[in-house]
Amino acid sequence: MTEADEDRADALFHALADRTRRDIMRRVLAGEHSVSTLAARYDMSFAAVQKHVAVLEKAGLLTKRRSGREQLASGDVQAVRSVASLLTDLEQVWRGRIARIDDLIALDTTQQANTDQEG
Amino acid sequence: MTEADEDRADALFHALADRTRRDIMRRVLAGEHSVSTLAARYDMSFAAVQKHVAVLEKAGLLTKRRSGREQLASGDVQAVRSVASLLTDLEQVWRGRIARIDDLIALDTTQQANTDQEG
DNA sequence: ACAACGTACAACTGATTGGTTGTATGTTGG
DNA sequence: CCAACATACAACCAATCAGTTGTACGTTGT
Repeated sequence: MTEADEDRADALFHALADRTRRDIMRRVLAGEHSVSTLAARYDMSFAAVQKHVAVLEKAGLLTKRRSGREQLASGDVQAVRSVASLLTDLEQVWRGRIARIDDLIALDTTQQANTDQEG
Repeated sequence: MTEADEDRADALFHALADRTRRDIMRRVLAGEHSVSTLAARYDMSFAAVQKHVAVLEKAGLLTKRRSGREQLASGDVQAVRSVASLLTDLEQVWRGRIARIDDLIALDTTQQANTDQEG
């Protein structure tokens, strides 16, 4: 509803709108991984992967924890669920449309019943 | 899994990563709207809104139907659900992580039980 | 101590995005 | 017929994006 919520939704969907980032999410939801461990899996520079991780972190989809010289990334399943709930909100809008159509049908059959009585 | 699936996921998340487009989705999930009716609601040019509708259409989130000189847009709730299912797939990865942790704990308590027996 | 490792960050590039205006095409109502 | 309407589409612009390379800095193991 609020502006900040829309900003957050923008960030969440944008973060997930990239296959490398979705793949990173799969890995960090499965378990903690250092940025360099992640970077080793992709055919791009370390810095590029680091940027992807930063996008996911800013969106709140993962958190980082220092362990010595490594930065361990871990996926936040609650953030993933919050995106899912944005979609169920959308689906609820659709349910409202169906309910309204049902009401119209109900109203129409009532009118028909009245017409039947009159006839 | 496949390349085409990733392309589709990219398009779906990207389409939803814009507040104007999410708002358009709310309207067209609630009922059919012509492009100009939609455009009237936003503080931007008709062409801009038309582009947003095109992005949503290419992603498969809405369909258009001609009615005389108007183009009526309607939201596709199944496409919205398909995005939600991508997220539950992600959540399943996380559940696997938890299951593995549980296994480790179970293994550990078994070892402790053995140690208790030995002691 | 120091070399190798893991990370952070800045600067740059080409591609894409979200917006604009302008023009062309089809549709409708009087 | 024709004016108003609804749409489509191209060209353009500023901003953002995804990638690169280079540099700097803290950490670790020998």
